[in-house]
Amino acid sequence: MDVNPISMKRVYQSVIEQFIGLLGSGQIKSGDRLPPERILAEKFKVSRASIREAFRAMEVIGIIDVRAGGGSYVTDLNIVPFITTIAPLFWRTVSREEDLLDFRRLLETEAARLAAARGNPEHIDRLEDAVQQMRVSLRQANLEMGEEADIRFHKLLFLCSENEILIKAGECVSCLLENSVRLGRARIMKTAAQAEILLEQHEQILDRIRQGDSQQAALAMEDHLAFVRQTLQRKD
Amino acid sequence: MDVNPISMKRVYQSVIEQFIGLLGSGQIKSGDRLPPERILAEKFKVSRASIREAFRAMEVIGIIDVRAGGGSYVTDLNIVPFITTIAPLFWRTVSREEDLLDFRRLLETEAARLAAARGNPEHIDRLEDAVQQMRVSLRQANLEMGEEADIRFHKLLFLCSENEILIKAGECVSCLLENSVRLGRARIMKTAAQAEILLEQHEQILDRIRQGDSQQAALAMEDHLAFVRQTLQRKD
DNA sequence: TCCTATAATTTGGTCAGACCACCTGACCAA
DNA sequence: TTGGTCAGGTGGTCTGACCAAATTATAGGA
Repeated sequence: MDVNPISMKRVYQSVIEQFIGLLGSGQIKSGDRLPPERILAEKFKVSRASIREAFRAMEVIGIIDVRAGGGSYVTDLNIVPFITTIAPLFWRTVSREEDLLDFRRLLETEAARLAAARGNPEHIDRLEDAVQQMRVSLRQANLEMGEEADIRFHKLLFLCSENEILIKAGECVSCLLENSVRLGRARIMKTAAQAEILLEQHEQILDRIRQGDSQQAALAMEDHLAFVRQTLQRKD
Repeated sequence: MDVNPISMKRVYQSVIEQFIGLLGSGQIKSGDRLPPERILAEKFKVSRASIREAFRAMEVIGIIDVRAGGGSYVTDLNIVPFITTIAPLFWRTVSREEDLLDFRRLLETEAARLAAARGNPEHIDRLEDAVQQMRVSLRQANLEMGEEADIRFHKLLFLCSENEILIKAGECVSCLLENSVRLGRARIMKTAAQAEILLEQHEQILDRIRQGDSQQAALAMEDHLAFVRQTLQRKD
Protein backbone atom coordinates (compact mmCIF):
# COMPACT_ATOMS: atom_id res chain seq x y z
CA MET A 1 0.00 0.00 0.00
CA ASP A 2 1.35 3.39 -0.95
CA VAL A 3 -0.06 6.28 0.96
CA ASN A 4 1.17 9.73 1.77
CA PRO A 5 2.09 10.21 5.41
CA ILE A 6 -0.14 12.67 7.17
CA SER A 7 1.91 15.76 7.83
CA MET A 8 1.46 16.68 11.47
CA LYS A 9 2.17 20.30 10.84
CA ARG A 10 2.22 22.37 13.94
CA VAL A 11 0.43 25.68 14.17
CA TYR A 12 3.55 27.79 14.34
CA GLN A 13 4.90 26.17 11.16
CA SER A 14 1.72 26.97 9.29
CA VAL A 15 1.94 30.54 10.47
CA ILE A 16 5.52 30.82 9.22
CA GLU A 17 4.57 29.33 5.88
CA GLN A 18 1.84 31.88 5.44
CA PHE A 19 4.23 34.71 6.23
CA ILE A 20 6.80 33.34 3.79
CA GLY A 21 4.01 33.19 1.24
CA LEU A 22 3.02 36.77 1.92
CA LEU A 23 6.65 37.82 1.54
CA GLY A 24 6.94 35.92 -1.70
CA SER A 25 3.81 37.44 -3.18
CA GLY A 26 4.91 40.90 -2.11
CA GLN A 27 1.90 41.48 0.13
CA ILE A 28 4.37 42.28 2.89
CA LYS A 29 7.89 43.53 2.31
CA SER A 30 11.00 44.65 4.10
CA GLY A 31 10.31 47.59 6.40
CA ASP A 32 6.62 46.88 6.84
CA ARG A 33 5.23 46.86 10.33
CA LEU A 34 3.31 43.72 11.20
CA PRO A 35 0.01 43.89 13.07
CA PRO A 36 0.24 43.38 16.85
CA GLU A 37 0.52 39.80 18.07
CA ARG A 38 -2.95 39.93 19.59
CA ILE A 39 -4.53 41.01 16.32
CA LEU A 40 -2.63 38.37 14.37
CA ALA A 41 -3.78 35.74 16.86
CA GLU A 42 -7.35 36.76 16.14
CA LYS A 43 -6.88 36.79 12.37
CA PHE A 44 -5.12 33.43 12.26
CA LYS A 45 -7.62 32.07 14.77
CA VAL A 46 -4.82 30.75 16.97
CA SER A 47 -3.52 31.68 20.40
CA ARG A 48 -1.03 34.44 20.93
CA ALA A 49 1.47 31.85 22.19
CA SER A 50 1.50 30.17 18.77
CA ILE A 51 2.02 33.48 17.01
CA ARG A 52 4.89 34.15 19.39
CA GLU A 53 6.50 30.78 18.71
CA ALA A 54 6.31 31.52 14.99
CA PHE A 55 7.84 34.93 15.64
CA ARG A 56 10.73 33.40 17.57
CA ALA A 57 11.48 31.12 14.65
CA MET A 58 11.22 33.92 12.11
CA GLU A 59 13.45 36.04 14.28
CA VAL A 60 16.18 33.39 14.21
CA ILE A 61 15.71 32.91 10.49
CA GLY A 62 16.26 36.63 10.17
CA ILE A 63 13.13 37.81 8.39
CA ILE A 64 11.55 39.87 11.17
CA ASP A 65 12.77 42.21 13.85
CA VAL A 66 10.72 42.26 17.06
CA ARG A 67 11.05 45.27 19.35
CA ALA A 68 9.66 45.18 22.86
CA GLY A 69 6.85 47.70 23.06
CA GLY A 70 7.54 48.91 19.54
CA GLY A 71 5.99 46.32 17.26
CA SER A 72 7.42 43.80 14.80
CA TYR A 73 9.00 44.71 11.48
CA VAL A 74 9.79 42.78 8.34
CA THR A 75 13.50 42.82 7.47
CA ASP A 76 15.64 41.68 4.58
CA LEU A 77 16.87 38.13 5.02
CA ASN A 78 19.57 38.72 7.59
CA ILE A 79 21.76 35.77 8.54
CA VAL A 80 23.84 37.64 11.10
CA PRO A 81 21.76 36.81 14.22
CA PHE A 82 21.63 33.20 13.14
CA ILE A 83 25.37 32.93 12.59
CA THR A 84 26.10 34.79 15.81
CA THR A 85 23.96 32.33 17.73
CA ILE A 86 25.57 29.22 16.34
CA ALA A 87 29.10 30.61 16.21
CA PRO A 88 30.11 29.27 19.65
CA LEU A 89 28.83 25.86 18.61
CA PHE A 90 30.62 26.12 15.34
CA TRP A 91 34.02 26.49 16.89
CA ARG A 92 33.45 23.24 18.74
CA THR A 93 32.28 21.33 15.71
CA VAL A 94 34.80 22.79 13.30
CA SER A 95 38.12 22.04 14.83
CA ARG A 96 40.29 23.87 12.37
CA GLU A 97 40.02 27.58 11.83
CA GLU A 98 42.25 26.77 8.89
CA ASP A 99 39.18 25.43 7.08
CA LEU A 100 37.40 28.73 7.37
CA LEU A 101 40.36 30.69 6.07
CA ASP A 102 40.70 28.27 3.15
CA PHE A 103 37.05 28.75 2.42
CA ARG A 104 37.35 32.49 2.53
CA ARG A 105 40.22 32.36 0.08
CA LEU A 106 38.03 30.35 -2.25
CA LEU A 107 35.17 32.84 -2.02
CA GLU A 108 37.21 36.00 -2.28
CA THR A 109 39.36 34.94 -5.21
CA GLU A 110 36.19 33.98 -7.05
CA ALA A 111 34.63 37.30 -6.10
CA ALA A 112 37.67 39.13 -7.48
CA ARG A 113 37.52 37.07 -10.65
CA LEU A 114 33.84 37.82 -11.18
CA ALA A 115 34.24 41.48 -10.28
CA ALA A 116 36.84 41.85 -13.00
CA ALA A 117 34.71 39.95 -15.46
CA ARG A 118 31.56 41.97 -14.77
CA GLY A 119 33.39 45.28 -14.53
CA ASN A 120 30.43 47.32 -13.35
CA PRO A 121 31.78 50.93 -13.30
CA GLU A 122 29.43 52.02 -10.53
CA HIS A 123 30.65 49.25 -8.26
CA ILE A 124 34.28 49.87 -9.14
CA ASP A 125 33.90 53.51 -8.12
CA ARG A 126 32.81 52.42 -4.68
CA LEU A 127 35.82 50.12 -4.45
CA GLU A 128 37.96 53.11 -5.37
CA ASP A 129 36.37 55.06 -2.51
CA ALA A 130 37.35 52.37 -0.04
CA VAL A 131 40.95 52.31 -1.31
CA GLN A 132 41.04 56.09 -1.18
CA GLN A 133 39.97 55.96 2.45
CA MET A 134 42.79 53.53 3.13
CA ARG A 135 45.25 56.01 1.61
CA VAL A 136 43.94 58.83 3.76
CA SER A 137 43.98 56.76 6.92
CA LEU A 138 47.57 55.71 6.20
CA ARG A 139 48.62 59.35 5.91
CA GLN A 140 46.82 60.20 9.12
CA ALA A 141 48.12 57.07 10.83
CA ASN A 142 44.53 56.29 11.73
CA LEU A 143 44.61 52.52 12.02
CA GLU A 144 40.99 52.19 13.01
CA MET A 145 39.82 54.06 9.96
CA GLY A 146 42.04 51.89 7.75
CA GLU A 147 40.61 48.79 9.34
CA GLU A 148 37.10 49.96 8.56
CA ALA A 149 38.01 50.73 4.94
CA ASP A 150 39.64 47.32 4.60
CA ILE A 151 36.50 45.55 5.77
CA ARG A 152 34.40 47.70 3.46
CA PHE A 153 36.62 46.87 0.50
CA HIS A 154 36.16 43.15 0.96
CA LYS A 155 32.43 43.52 1.49
CA LEU A 156 32.11 45.66 -1.65
CA LEU A 157 34.11 43.12 -3.61
CA PHE A 158 31.44 40.51 -2.97
CA LEU A 159 28.82 42.96 -4.19
CA CYS A 160 30.91 43.47 -7.34
CA SER A 161 30.71 39.77 -8.05
CA GLU A 162 26.98 40.28 -8.58
CA ASN A 163 26.38 36.72 -7.51
CA GLU A 164 23.75 36.70 -4.76
CA ILE A 165 24.88 33.40 -3.32
CA LEU A 166 28.49 34.48 -3.20
CA ILE A 167 27.41 37.65 -1.41
CA LYS A 168 25.45 35.72 1.21
CA ALA A 169 28.23 33.19 1.68
CA GLY A 170 30.66 36.04 2.12
CA GLU A 171 28.46 37.50 4.85
CA CYS A 172 28.39 34.16 6.63
CA VAL A 173 32.15 33.75 6.58
CA SER A 174 32.82 37.33 7.65
CA CYS A 175 30.37 36.92 10.49
CA LEU A 176 32.01 33.70 11.60
CA LEU A 177 35.47 35.21 11.40
CA GLU A 178 34.36 38.18 13.47
CA ASN A 179 33.31 35.70 16.10
CA SER A 180 36.73 34.13 15.98
CA VAL A 181 39.14 34.84 18.78
CA ARG A 182 42.20 34.92 16.59
CA LEU A 183 40.83 37.46 14.18
CA GLY A 184 39.95 39.68 17.09
CA ARG A 185 43.58 39.79 18.07
CA ALA A 186 44.56 40.17 14.46
CA ARG A 187 42.98 43.58 14.23
CA ILE A 188 45.33 45.08 16.72
CA MET A 189 48.36 43.70 14.98
CA LYS A 190 48.13 46.09 12.10
CA THR A 191 51.15 48.34 12.22
CA ALA A 192 51.82 51.32 10.00
CA ALA A 193 54.39 49.33 8.04
CA GLN A 194 51.86 46.64 7.32
CA ALA A 195 49.18 49.14 6.47
CA GLU A 196 51.40 50.37 3.65
CA ILE A 197 51.78 46.88 2.23
CA LEU A 198 48.07 46.19 2.57
CA LEU A 199 47.24 49.39 0.77
CA GLU A 200 49.48 48.42 -2.15
CA GLN A 201 47.85 45.02 -2.35
CA HIS A 202 44.37 46.48 -2.42
CA GLU A 203 45.42 48.97 -5.06
CA GLN A 204 46.74 46.16 -7.18
CA ILE A 205 43.54 44.16 -6.84
CA LEU A 206 41.51 47.21 -7.78
CA ASP A 207 43.70 48.01 -10.79
CA ARG A 208 43.34 44.53 -12.18
CA ILE A 209 39.62 44.53 -11.68
CA ARG A 210 39.44 47.86 -13.47
CA GLN A 211 41.42 46.36 -16.34
CA GLY A 212 38.92 43.53 -16.46
CA ASP A 213 41.64 40.94 -16.04
CA SER A 214 39.90 38.13 -14.13
CA GLN A 215 42.88 35.86 -13.92
CA GLN A 216 45.22 38.50 -12.57
CA ALA A 217 42.62 39.92 -10.19
CA ALA A 218 42.15 36.49 -8.68
CA LEU A 219 45.90 36.03 -8.34
CA ALA A 220 46.31 39.42 -6.69
CA MET A 221 43.62 38.51 -4.20
CA GLU A 222 45.31 35.17 -3.57
CA ASP A 223 48.58 36.96 -2.82
CA HIS A 224 46.84 39.39 -0.51
CA LEU A 225 45.12 36.68 1.50
CA ALA A 226 48.31 34.64 1.69
CA PHE A 227 50.06 37.67 3.14
CA VAL A 228 47.29 38.30 5.68
CA ARG A 229 47.29 34.67 6.72
CA GLN A 230 51.05 34.51 7.03
CA THR A 231 51.01 37.61 9.20
CA LEU A 232 48.38 36.10 11.47
CA GLN A 233 50.26 32.87 11.89
CA ARG A 234 53.60 34.53 12.56
CA LYS A 235 52.15 36.36 15.52
CA ASP A 236 50.87 33.23 17.22
CA MET B 1 29.57 61.07 22.77
CA ASP B 2 30.17 57.36 22.48
CA VAL B 3 27.86 55.09 24.42
CA ASN B 4 26.80 51.49 24.08
CA PRO B 5 23.09 50.83 23.56
CA ILE B 6 21.53 48.81 26.36
CA SER B 7 20.95 45.24 25.26
CA MET B 8 17.62 43.95 26.51
CA LYS B 9 18.26 40.22 26.58
CA ARG B 10 15.09 38.19 26.61
CA VAL B 11 14.56 35.04 28.62
CA TYR B 12 14.45 32.71 25.64
CA GLN B 13 17.80 34.02 24.43
CA SER B 14 19.41 33.32 27.78
CA VAL B 15 17.98 29.82 27.71
CA ILE B 16 19.46 29.20 24.25
CA GLU B 17 22.80 30.55 25.35
CA GLN B 18 22.87 28.16 28.27
CA PHE B 19 22.04 25.22 26.01
CA ILE B 20 24.75 26.26 23.54
CA GLY B 21 27.09 26.42 26.49
CA LEU B 22 26.09 22.96 27.67
CA LEU B 23 26.64 21.64 24.16
CA GLY B 24 30.03 23.29 23.97
CA SER B 25 31.18 21.92 27.31
CA GLY B 26 29.95 18.47 26.37
CA GLN B 27 27.48 18.26 29.24
CA ILE B 28 24.85 17.45 26.63
CA LYS B 29 25.58 15.94 23.24
CA SER B 30 23.92 14.71 20.09
CA GLY B 31 21.39 11.98 20.80
CA ASP B 32 20.77 12.98 24.39
CA ARG B 33 17.20 13.31 25.51
CA LEU B 34 16.44 16.62 27.16
CA PRO B 35 14.33 16.82 30.32
CA PRO B 36 10.63 17.56 29.78
CA GLU B 37 9.67 21.18 29.19
CA ARG B 38 7.93 21.37 32.55
CA ILE B 39 11.01 20.19 34.42
CA LEU B 40 13.26 22.58 32.50
CA ALA B 41 10.89 25.43 33.30
CA GLU B 42 11.31 24.61 36.99
CA LYS B 43 15.10 24.31 36.75
CA PHE B 44 15.54 27.53 34.78
CA LYS B 45 12.97 29.22 37.02
CA VAL B 46 11.06 30.49 33.99
CA SER B 47 7.67 29.69 32.52
CA ARG B 48 7.11 26.79 30.19
CA ALA B 49 6.19 29.29 27.46
CA SER B 50 9.68 30.76 27.56
CA ILE B 51 11.26 27.31 27.37
CA ARG B 52 9.05 26.58 24.40
CA GLU B 53 10.06 29.79 22.63
CA ALA B 54 13.70 28.84 23.12
CA PHE B 55 12.92 25.36 21.77
CA ARG B 56 11.29 26.80 18.65
CA ALA B 57 14.40 28.84 17.97
CA MET B 58 16.72 25.89 18.60
CA GLU B 59 14.56 23.76 16.36
CA VAL B 60 15.00 26.20 13.48
CA ILE B 61 18.71 26.48 14.18
CA GLY B 62 18.80 22.71 13.89
CA ILE B 63 20.28 21.65 17.20
CA ILE B 64 17.27 19.89 18.72
CA ASP B 65 14.51 17.63 17.48
CA VAL B 66 11.18 17.95 19.29
CA ARG B 67 8.71 15.05 19.05
CA ALA B 68 5.14 15.48 20.24
CA GLY B 69 4.66 13.23 23.20
CA GLY B 70 8.09 11.70 22.77
CA GLY B 71 10.43 14.25 24.28
CA SER B 72 13.12 16.49 22.84
CA TYR B 73 16.46 15.25 21.57
CA VAL B 74 19.76 16.93 20.85
CA THR B 75 20.88 16.57 17.23
CA ASP B 76 23.98 17.36 15.23
CA LEU B 77 23.88 20.83 13.74
CA ASN B 78 21.43 20.22 10.92
CA ILE B 79 20.86 23.04 8.48
CA VAL B 80 18.27 21.20 6.38
CA PRO B 81 15.13 22.39 8.21
CA PHE B 82 16.46 25.94 8.15
CA ILE B 83 17.24 25.88 4.45
CA THR B 84 13.94 24.20 3.63
CA THR B 85 12.09 26.94 5.46
CA ILE B 86 13.81 29.82 3.73
CA ALA B 87 14.06 28.17 0.31
CA PRO B 88 10.79 29.66 -1.02
CA LEU B 89 11.97 33.09 0.10
CA PHE B 90 15.33 32.52 -1.46
CA TRP B 91 13.95 31.99 -4.91
CA ARG B 92 12.30 35.38 -4.71
CA THR B 93 15.36 37.18 -3.43
CA VAL B 94 17.83 35.41 -5.68
CA SER B 95 16.58 36.08 -9.14
CA ARG B 96 19.01 33.95 -11.00
CA GLU B 97 19.25 30.23 -10.42
CA GLU B 98 22.36 30.70 -12.51
CA ASP B 99 24.08 32.11 -9.43
CA LEU B 100 23.47 28.96 -7.46
CA LEU B 101 24.81 26.74 -10.20
CA ASP B 102 27.90 28.95 -10.48
CA PHE B 103 28.39 28.66 -6.77
CA ARG B 104 28.04 24.92 -6.85
CA ARG B 105 30.65 24.72 -9.57
CA LEU B 106 32.99 26.70 -7.37
CA LEU B 107 32.42 24.42 -4.37
CA GLU B 108 32.58 21.12 -6.19
CA THR B 109 35.68 21.84 -8.21
CA GLU B 110 37.41 22.90 -5.01
CA ALA B 111 36.16 19.74 -3.30
CA ALA B 112 37.56 17.63 -6.14
CA ARG B 113 40.85 19.48 -5.93
CA LEU B 114 41.12 18.95 -2.19
CA ALA B 115 39.97 15.33 -2.40
CA ALA B 116 42.81 14.61 -4.83
CA ALA B 117 45.29 16.46 -2.66
CA ARG B 118 44.27 14.71 0.56
CA GLY B 119 43.86 11.31 -1.09
CA ASN B 120 42.40 9.55 1.95
CA PRO B 121 42.15 5.87 0.80
CA GLU B 122 39.19 5.13 3.06
CA HIS B 123 37.20 7.97 1.54
CA ILE B 124 38.21 7.05 -1.99
CA ASP B 125 36.92 3.52 -1.47
CA ARG B 126 33.51 4.93 -0.65
CA LEU B 127 33.62 7.03 -3.79
CA GLU B 128 34.43 3.85 -5.70
CA ASP B 129 31.35 2.20 -4.15
CA ALA B 130 29.15 4.99 -5.44
CA VAL B 131 30.59 4.74 -8.94
CA GLN B 132 30.20 0.96 -8.83
CA GLN B 133 26.53 1.43 -7.97
CA MET B 134 26.19 3.71 -10.97
CA ARG B 135 27.64 0.99 -13.18
CA VAL B 136 25.20 -1.58 -11.83
CA SER B 137 22.22 0.70 -12.19
CA LEU B 138 23.21 1.45 -15.77
CA ARG B 139 23.28 -2.29 -16.60
CA GLN B 140 19.91 -2.75 -14.93
CA ALA B 141 18.53 0.40 -16.53
CA ASN B 142 17.52 1.48 -13.05
CA LEU B 143 17.53 5.25 -13.39
CA GLU B 144 16.36 5.88 -9.87
CA MET B 145 19.21 3.86 -8.41
CA GLY B 146 21.67 5.71 -10.62
CA GLU B 147 20.26 9.01 -9.49
CA GLU B 148 20.76 8.03 -5.86
CA ALA B 149 24.35 6.93 -6.51
CA ASP B 150 25.03 10.20 -8.31
CA ILE B 151 23.82 12.23 -5.37
CA ARG B 152 25.85 10.07 -3.01
CA PHE B 153 28.99 10.55 -5.09
CA HIS B 154 28.77 14.31 -4.88
CA LYS B 155 28.02 14.22 -1.18
CA LEU B 156 30.97 11.91 -0.54
CA LEU B 157 33.22 14.15 -2.58
CA PHE B 158 32.62 16.96 -0.11
CA LEU B 159 33.52 14.63 2.72
CA CYS B 160 36.73 13.76 0.86
CA SER B 161 37.69 17.41 0.87
CA GLU B 162 37.98 17.14 4.65
CA ASN B 163 37.12 20.80 4.97
CA GLU B 164 34.24 21.17 7.42
CA ILE B 165 33.09 24.46 5.99
CA LEU B 166 33.10 23.15 2.47
CA ILE B 167 31.03 20.18 3.63
CA LYS B 168 28.44 22.41 5.30
CA ALA B 169 28.31 24.78 2.35
CA GLY B 170 27.82 21.79 0.07
CA GLU B 171 24.88 20.66 2.18
CA CYS B 172 23.31 24.10 1.92
CA VAL B 173 23.62 24.26 -1.83
CA SER B 174 22.36 20.71 -2.36
CA CYS B 175 19.42 21.45 -0.12
CA LEU B 176 18.61 24.62 -2.01
CA LEU B 177 18.91 22.89 -5.37
CA GLU B 178 16.59 20.14 -4.22
CA ASN B 179 14.05 22.85 -3.48
CA SER B 180 14.48 24.22 -6.96
CA VAL B 181 11.75 23.61 -9.48
CA ARG B 182 14.08 23.18 -12.38
CA LEU B 183 16.22 20.57 -10.72
CA GLY B 184 13.11 18.65 -9.83
CA ARG B 185 12.30 18.35 -13.49
CA ALA B 186 15.92 17.71 -14.29
CA ARG B 187 15.88 14.39 -12.49
CA ILE B 188 13.43 12.87 -14.87
CA MET B 189 15.41 13.98 -17.86
CA LYS B 190 18.12 11.45 -17.32
CA THR B 191 18.01 9.01 -20.18
CA ALA B 192 20.02 5.82 -20.52
CA ALA B 193 22.27 7.49 -23.09
CA GLN B 194 23.04 10.30 -20.70
CA ALA B 195 23.55 7.91 -17.81
CA GLU B 196 26.39 6.35 -19.78
CA ILE B 197 28.09 9.69 -20.30
CA LEU B 198 27.57 10.64 -16.67
CA LEU B 199 29.10 7.37 -15.53
CA GLU B 200 32.19 7.98 -17.64
CA GLN B 201 32.55 11.46 -16.22
CA HIS B 202 32.33 10.23 -12.66
CA GLU B 203 34.83 7.49 -13.39
CA GLN B 204 37.22 10.06 -14.76
CA ILE B 205 36.87 12.29 -11.72
CA LEU B 206 37.46 9.32 -9.45
CA ASP B 207 40.51 8.18 -11.40
CA ARG B 208 42.15 11.56 -11.17
CA ILE B 209 41.44 11.83 -7.49
CA ARG B 210 42.96 8.40 -7.01
CA GLN B 211 46.03 9.57 -8.89
CA GLY B 212 46.23 12.53 -6.59
CA ASP B 213 46.14 14.96 -9.49
CA SER B 214 44.38 18.01 -8.04
CA GLN B 215 44.48 20.09 -11.16
CA GLN B 216 43.08 17.38 -13.41
CA ALA B 217 40.47 16.32 -10.87
CA ALA B 218 39.18 19.88 -10.71
CA LEU B 219 39.09 20.10 -14.49
CA ALA B 220 37.22 16.81 -14.78
CA MET B 221 34.66 18.08 -12.32
CA GLU B 222 34.37 21.31 -14.23
CA ASP B 223 33.68 19.39 -17.43
CA HIS B 224 31.10 17.25 -15.69
CA LEU B 225 29.20 20.20 -14.26
CA ALA B 226 29.33 22.03 -17.58
CA PHE B 227 27.75 19.00 -19.21
CA VAL B 228 25.03 18.74 -16.57
CA ARG B 229 24.26 22.42 -16.87
CA GLN B 230 24.17 22.34 -20.64
CA THR B 231 21.77 19.42 -20.51
CA LEU B 232 19.48 21.25 -18.14
CA GLN B 233 19.42 24.40 -20.23
CA ARG B 234 18.81 22.57 -23.49
CA LYS B 235 15.63 21.07 -22.13
CA ASP B 236 14.13 24.38 -21.15
C1' DT C 1 5.95 -18.04 30.72
C1' DC C 2 5.26 -14.98 27.00
C1' DC C 3 2.72 -12.06 24.20
C1' DT C 4 -0.89 -8.87 23.33
C1' DA C 5 -4.43 -5.54 24.16
C1' DT C 6 -5.68 -2.01 27.09
C1' DA C 7 -5.19 1.48 30.62
C1' DA C 8 -2.39 4.89 32.95
C1' DT C 9 1.28 8.05 32.62
C1' DT C 10 4.32 11.03 30.44
C1' DT C 11 5.17 14.72 27.36
C1' DG C 12 4.67 18.00 23.77
C1' DG C 13 0.84 21.21 21.43
C1' DT C 14 -2.41 24.66 22.09
C1' DC C 15 -5.24 27.85 24.29
C1' DA C 16 -7.07 31.70 27.36
C1' DG C 17 -6.29 35.26 30.42
C1' DA C 18 -3.54 38.03 33.25
C1' DC C 19 0.14 41.25 34.58
C1' DC C 20 4.47 43.71 33.75
C1' DA C 21 7.89 46.58 31.08
C1' DC C 22 8.82 49.36 27.38
C1' DC C 23 7.75 52.67 23.62
C1' DT C 24 5.13 56.38 21.72
C1' DG C 25 2.67 60.46 21.57
C1' DA C 26 -0.15 63.91 23.78
C1' DC C 27 -0.66 67.09 27.11
C1' DC C 28 0.94 70.12 30.71
C1' DA C 29 3.98 73.05 33.38
C1' DA C 30 8.33 75.50 34.23
C1' DT D 1 11.46 75.50 24.19
C1' DT D 2 12.31 72.11 27.50
C1' DG D 3 11.33 68.62 30.54
C1' DG D 4 7.82 65.86 33.16
C1' DT D 5 3.69 63.14 33.46
C1' DC D 6 0.31 60.14 31.93
C1' DA D 7 -2.41 56.99 29.05
C1' DG D 8 -2.71 53.67 25.44
C1' DG D 9 -0.49 50.35 22.51
C1' DT D 10 2.59 46.48 22.21
C1' DG D 11 5.84 42.96 23.25
C1' DG D 12 7.63 39.86 27.37
C1' DT D 13 6.47 36.71 30.74
C1' DC D 14 3.76 33.84 33.71
C1' DT D 15 -0.02 30.67 35.22
C1' DG D 16 -3.04 27.07 34.67
C1' DA D 17 -5.73 24.31 31.94
C1' DC D 18 -6.94 20.85 28.43
C1' DC D 19 -5.89 18.04 24.26
C1' DA D 20 -3.27 14.60 21.53
C1' DA D 21 0.55 11.74 20.65
C1' DA D 22 3.98 8.63 22.47
C1' DT D 23 5.50 5.80 26.04
C1' DT D 24 5.11 2.78 29.81
C1' DA D 25 2.73 -0.13 32.95
C1' DT D 26 -0.66 -3.51 33.58
C1' DA D 27 -3.86 -7.15 33.26
C1' DG D 28 -5.66 -10.89 30.63
C1' DG D 29 -5.27 -14.66 27.40
C1' DA D 30 -2.56 -18.20 24.71
